[in-house]
Amino acid sequence: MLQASADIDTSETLTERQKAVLDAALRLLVEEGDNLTMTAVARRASCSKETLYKWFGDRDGLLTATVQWQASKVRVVPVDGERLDLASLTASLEGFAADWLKVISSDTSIALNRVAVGHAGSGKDDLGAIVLENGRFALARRLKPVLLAGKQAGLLDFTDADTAFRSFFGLVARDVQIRLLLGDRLELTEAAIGGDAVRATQQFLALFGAKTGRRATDL
Amino acid sequence: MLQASADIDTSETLTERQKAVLDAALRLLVEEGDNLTMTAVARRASCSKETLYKWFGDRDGLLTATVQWQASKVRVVPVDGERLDLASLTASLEGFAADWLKVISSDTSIALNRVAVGHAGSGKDDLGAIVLENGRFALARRLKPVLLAGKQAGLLDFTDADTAFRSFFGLVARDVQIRLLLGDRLELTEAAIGGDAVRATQQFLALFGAKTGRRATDL
DNA sequence: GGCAAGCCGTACCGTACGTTACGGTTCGCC
DNA sequence: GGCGAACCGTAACGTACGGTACGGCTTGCC
Repeated sequence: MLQASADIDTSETLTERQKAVLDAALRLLVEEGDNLTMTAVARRASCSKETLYKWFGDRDGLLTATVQWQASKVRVVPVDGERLDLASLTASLEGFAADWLKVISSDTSIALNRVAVGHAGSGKDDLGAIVLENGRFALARRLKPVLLAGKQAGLLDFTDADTAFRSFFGLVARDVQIRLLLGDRLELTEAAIGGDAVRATQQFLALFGAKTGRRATDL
Repeated sequence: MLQASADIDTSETLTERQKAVLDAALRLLVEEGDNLTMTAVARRASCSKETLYKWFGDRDGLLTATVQWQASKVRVVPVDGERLDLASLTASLEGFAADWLKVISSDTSIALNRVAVGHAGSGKDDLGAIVLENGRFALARRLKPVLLAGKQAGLLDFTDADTAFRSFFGLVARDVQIRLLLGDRLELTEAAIGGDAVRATQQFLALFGAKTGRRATDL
């Protein structure tokens, strides 16, 4: 399984200057992909290579710090346990779907996932685990309480929350992420994302909504 | 959009020896990831580096040739336009789902997608386009006739075949591919794949089946 | 002012690897 | 047998880049 320590919060121990350096590395990563050099980072951040090595150890350390820094920036607000009716549940699901689509189609997410996927091949570090922990698994942790509350309120019907979540995930993301990672041009306008979010939510409710009586077997 | 020339068949112009070399490169790619060296390929294939460069130009040429070679190996049989009832449609969909899960969870697919994703970052070659063309888009080309036939036979109800396909794709793949690419251990036994295939098919039929009368809006 | 710490800029080193060059061997053909 | 083409094995070259060292500058402290 994944390292439990992958999502420890390191953003507190960073000085402002260090954050600025990591931001520079992040921008460079988005522009150049994984073939960014230490020299390039130093030049972009207007710092010396010696400082980079003193702060982050080596290249992999810089990369992991960059990934964790970005992860710490998207730390999310826990969803409030509001009173749940079908409308608010639908709105909540649509919000999650739109947020997720916005994330996975963003330049930084694509760049970060690219380097993490590349590094997962030669398992030196656990960039993949970090990305996964702060991406897909963080989404699950945020969404599951909503699903459980929906079930509690009699709005949803499923036996395994994880299975339900993964179906929702599939209906939302479909082939978007893999196509973007593989370099397919895929314009996701704000409107298209909104449309996809309501479509995915409607489909999910059709499959797991309790009201309709009939539903697909959820295993 | 994607290069139309990405799926030209090069498997005919290759000698047996060349195919053997590419097989060696493929095995090495699965084992070592993207950091395979020309020397390693030459040693594994028992050929000289001079030959590698004469045949494939440079390292990128060897990589693209390897990817295309693997792609040409999984060229599929077109689905036969059999008489369609619900049982045969269900079986066909389950077959597609199981096949796809088997493919994306295979070691070679993971390795190939990893290098393609990595190369998509620094857009020197179009490995990503090749993988996409022979993976996700090939699947769509094979599946769409089945969906259309299902609609024709009054078994399915949708307005846009592409949208229906992408929902099917999402229900089948869910988070499997991205998790595997990011290095998450995810045991997919034969039985689990079979179970997922029927689950995804049932969910798809629940959403797009025509018999039930009620269905989710498909856009 | 003197000084130490932290950092910038840059020059430098070592190495891995892509690419090329070359001698030796096999094989088909005359 | 003689010959050329294709190819193997390996040595050699060039370079890019990770990592280190060092001189100069600023800043805070005595």
